[in-house]
Amino acid sequence: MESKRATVRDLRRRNRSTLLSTLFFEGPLSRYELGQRTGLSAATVSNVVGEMVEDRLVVEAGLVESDGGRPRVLLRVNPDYGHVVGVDVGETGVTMELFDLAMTRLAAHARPLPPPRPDPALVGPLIAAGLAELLDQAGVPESSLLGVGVGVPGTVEQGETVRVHAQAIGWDGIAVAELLGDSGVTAPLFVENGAKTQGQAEMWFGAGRGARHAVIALIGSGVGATVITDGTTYRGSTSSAGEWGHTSLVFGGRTCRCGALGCLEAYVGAEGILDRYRRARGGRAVPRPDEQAQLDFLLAAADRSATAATVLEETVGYLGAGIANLINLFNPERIVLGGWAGLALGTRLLPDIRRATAAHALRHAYDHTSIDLCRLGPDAVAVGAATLPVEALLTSGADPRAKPRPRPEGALQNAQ
Amino acid sequence: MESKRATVRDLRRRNRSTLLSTLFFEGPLSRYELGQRTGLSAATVSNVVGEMVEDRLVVEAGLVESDGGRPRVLLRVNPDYGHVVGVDVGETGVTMELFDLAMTRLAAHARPLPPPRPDPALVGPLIAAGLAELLDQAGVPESSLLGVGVGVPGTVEQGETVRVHAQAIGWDGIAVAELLGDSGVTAPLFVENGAKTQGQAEMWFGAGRGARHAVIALIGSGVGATVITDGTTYRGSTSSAGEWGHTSLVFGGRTCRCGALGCLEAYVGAEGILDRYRRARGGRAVPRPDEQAQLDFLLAAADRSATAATVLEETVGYLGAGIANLINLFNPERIVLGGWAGLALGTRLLPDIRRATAAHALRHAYDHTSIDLCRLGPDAVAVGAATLPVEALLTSGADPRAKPRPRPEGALQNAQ
DNA sequence: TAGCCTAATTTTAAGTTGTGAACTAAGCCG
DNA sequence: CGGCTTAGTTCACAACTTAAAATTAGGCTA
Repeated sequence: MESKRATVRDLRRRNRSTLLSTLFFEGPLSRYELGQRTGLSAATVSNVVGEMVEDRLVVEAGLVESDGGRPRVLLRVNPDYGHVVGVDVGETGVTMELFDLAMTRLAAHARPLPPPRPDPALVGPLIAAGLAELLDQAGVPESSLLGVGVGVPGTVEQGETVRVHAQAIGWDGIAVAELLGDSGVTAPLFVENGAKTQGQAEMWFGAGRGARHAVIALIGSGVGATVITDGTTYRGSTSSAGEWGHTSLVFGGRTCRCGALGCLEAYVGAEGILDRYRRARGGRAVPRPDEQAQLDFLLAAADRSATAATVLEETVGYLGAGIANLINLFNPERIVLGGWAGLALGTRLLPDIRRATAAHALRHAYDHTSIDLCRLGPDAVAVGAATLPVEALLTSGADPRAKPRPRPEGALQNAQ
Repeated sequence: MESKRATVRDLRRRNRSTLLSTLFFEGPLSRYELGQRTGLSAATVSNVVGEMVEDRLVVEAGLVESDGGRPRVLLRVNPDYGHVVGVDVGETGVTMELFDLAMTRLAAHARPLPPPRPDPALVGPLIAAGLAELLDQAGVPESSLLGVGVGVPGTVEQGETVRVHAQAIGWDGIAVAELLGDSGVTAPLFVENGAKTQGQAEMWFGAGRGARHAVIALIGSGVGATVITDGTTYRGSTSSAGEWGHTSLVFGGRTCRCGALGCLEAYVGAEGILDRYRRARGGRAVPRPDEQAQLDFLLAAADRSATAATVLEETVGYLGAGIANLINLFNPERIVLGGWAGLALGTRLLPDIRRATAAHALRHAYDHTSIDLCRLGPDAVAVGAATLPVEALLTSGADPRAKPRPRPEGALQNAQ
């Protein structure tokens, strides 16, 4: 209700954005096809595309011969129009990747952070240095950077100054922009919760493609989710929506690290699963060095050990109920199961998980939802972070670097 | 992403809609103020408003004197431009109300439906007859009807033909439009789930006013919720979103009428509460004739009976966890507690409910959410249903009766 | 009562934008 | 080379929004 006013200028922006997005996701396409897909007239397509070609945002990419007519000229987003960087600030290290506008990875780079926790004061310089190295590696000038996307653990408060709250690692209201303050990085900075960037990556390039309503469930050591409603990431009023891991599933149950009882995370997060397994083993530690290997051990042991099988079976039950809650509340058309632990569980147990979900979800909604595994690897957080500046480019149809956007030439000719 | 194309015509429609909505929700306003609030130029406001005045959609409503200048002419939506009817099809009867465009109730009307279940074949004629009676009562000609909104129990599938699925009352794919097929009702029909219409009423006129992200929790015999994201009702991919009542809260717990175990509804729905109370009393029935009176009995008994107090205390705990789940997942700025049982519980126990919620919700999100009681009475479903045609009017800026919208005069002048 | 003052509307003249129709370009076929 | 087919461009236009100029409509003053 009550959208904002719209001017004739907004029209152009919007149509430009529509064309550019179509080209990005479905390209290469000819002007003719663009007209068909967007519903715009050939004249407008020609006009707007001409403008974008002039701006070098779009380039021609070969011909498609037709049987007896003028061949179509294919168009695509110019991969070299600019570059983007995605940064994954994790609990144990920082991963960075450089892409061109076709999202081809040109360089990558990873650095550990000294345990036990990422110190905000260290992260800034690490990113700045990594950035320089990436650009150098790929031979891309800094002026070509459209923006840097950063995925961080914890809630990101998108305000005048972007702040990060991450109880788990002790970040409380850290202003990310300031971390980079004097490091000479001039490209626009986009900060977002890492689970949400991973979800966005999965939506753009992975198992979520094409869905308008979806939930990307992320199960790692902890549990989170990205909710996509009507094609866009749902953030809620203070951008902390989607905290699926801390919904109560077992009223009065196990204590979660958030302090509450019976959270989903305490049952299906890797930490929770392994803790339950350990107890089931009478307190004996799982003989593997890290969580990931321990979970693999548990999965492998299920074939021969009743204890392990029971723990897994229970886990599937909890997970099914948790997914059913997502289905009942959000009624998505697709659930994507991701995160390293989610992938490990899903690879072996997806049919069981589906069955458990069906037992808890309402029939109608369940029947219209598919449950799939994620398709991107562990660098999805960085890829998703890199999509942030690209998204800004696509939705505005304009270069995100041009902050105080210059009026179109001529508009100010008398204004001195 | 990838909105649709937009033409110059869309611009006008949208600005017309913006102005009309502003006038509806914040009116009366002068043209000058309209310009300020919408951001539109005075010229456009004058132009568009002039058109709407010509269409009799908007009328002048007095002057506001100014200190020494031309007085402002107040404008408002013309209450007599048309009328709307809201129908509440409940499990035990049909309630109907007639409103003018200022949402002033002009007539009301209620009829019971023979138990145990509303027979679809009876509902159609009942509505048709009630409609005639309402119009007669208020002296409104049928031609003045902008539309009839119908709130029904169960999921409403909004497609080519609108179908209702309501397991609880045995409606499975009933085509509502056909019910009225040959009864001579010509006004456009809008059908929506009753919980969602009630939620919309609360958002427009009740405790939800002004919130962009809210959840209206409805607790009656069963439990449901309306989720408002970014100002509009969230429906999900097949319009069955918001089934809060059937989310698992107590893994493996009580059997719910949906067949699953441990649903929230089985614990905090009136039926579930009373069943738990009955068991706590060693199986003795609650000495009152209907659910509503029984719940009142329980609430009153809490002061002197430990059994009752315990049942209530547990209920508050479950409810708090359930609300916390809403907060963690949707991150709304407001939770509105409604439904007859919700109101009964909330009136006495709201502070306890807030406390229980805080114990389960994540701190950051909880701190940014207020939990309030609903403000509309039991006819909110009908009021909300009546807003459906009004909403259609406001968002399109055009008369919802004009289905195959006539091209503006002249556009076809050569087309014979 | 005539004239002046102020602030709200309306009118006017630009300046944008998308569209349909007419027109041009480019390749194929015979 | 001329006809044919399909893709892309150009152009006159209608529908819009806007800034600026002109017009109203009360209230006040002399």
